[in-house]
Amino acid sequence: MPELAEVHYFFRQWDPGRGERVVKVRLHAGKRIFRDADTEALAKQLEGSVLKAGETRGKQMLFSFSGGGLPWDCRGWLGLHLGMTGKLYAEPLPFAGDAHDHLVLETGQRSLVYRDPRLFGKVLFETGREAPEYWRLLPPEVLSREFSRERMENFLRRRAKSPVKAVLLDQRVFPGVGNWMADEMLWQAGIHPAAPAGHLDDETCRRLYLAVRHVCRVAMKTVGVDYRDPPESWLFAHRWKDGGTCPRGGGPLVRETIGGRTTCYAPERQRLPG
DNA sequence: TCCTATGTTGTATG
DNA sequence: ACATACAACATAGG
Repeated sequence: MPELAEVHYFFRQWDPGRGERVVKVRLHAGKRIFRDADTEALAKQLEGSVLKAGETRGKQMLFSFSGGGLPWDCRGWLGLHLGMTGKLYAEPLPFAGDAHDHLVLETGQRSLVYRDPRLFGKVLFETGREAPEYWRLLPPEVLSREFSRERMENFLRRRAKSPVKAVLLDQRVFPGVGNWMADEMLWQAGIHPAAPAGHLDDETCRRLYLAVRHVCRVAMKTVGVDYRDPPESWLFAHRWKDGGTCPRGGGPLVRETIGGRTTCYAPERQRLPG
């Protein structure tokens, strides 16, 4: 489910826990989401600690804690990825927990919950003075200054033969972009999702770049704030139902598998080059 | 019963 | 080493 803006929305759900002390950590050790985490250390070190801060990068989240079972000069760094079905909640006490609530941080005032039925998400835990190295090495955000047209075009050239849809899903260059956002970007830019990434002309690249930034910006201001849908004029509102029509031009929308993912587009507005 | 699902990753192949 | 394609992961809902 969660892409850039959804991730940010769920991230914010833990805001009420900022500054609160974690009195109890409950987790389902052995579940797939903990495959790269030391759950014993996580539970032992976070108990008694205070949730200090957090941030998101693309689809990734990082929360920091201090005190409790942590070394005096270190912070605990809890990295979360929501996978396909992950969500974060803050629940009032008392909170029993759902079968899929695999990580719950109980503060005196509420439960901070990570829920993930399909277990495609991931939990990481490290201690250190600084944020973990993997975090510092994450690529620049699409909405940052470093995300230049040049950066985007270099990458399109490297993946010249791949369908442009598949390239937009690559988190190393388009962090946060997921299936619906990629379709939205291509539809707004008028590019066929199966077009080889290396064969877009200059003007087309320019439109794509603008659409990539525009979709991220508007999604963050709607979905990212209160989970409100993006504008009705977007493909988003029409893409899920069978027999949908293009909100620009009224032609039919089609769905097919491109780049291994279900892809929705308007053939009338999105022509294959050549 | 069968199909689908807003994601990532390991593996096989060129 | 690099690019590309696809199965696999685990569960729920239509």
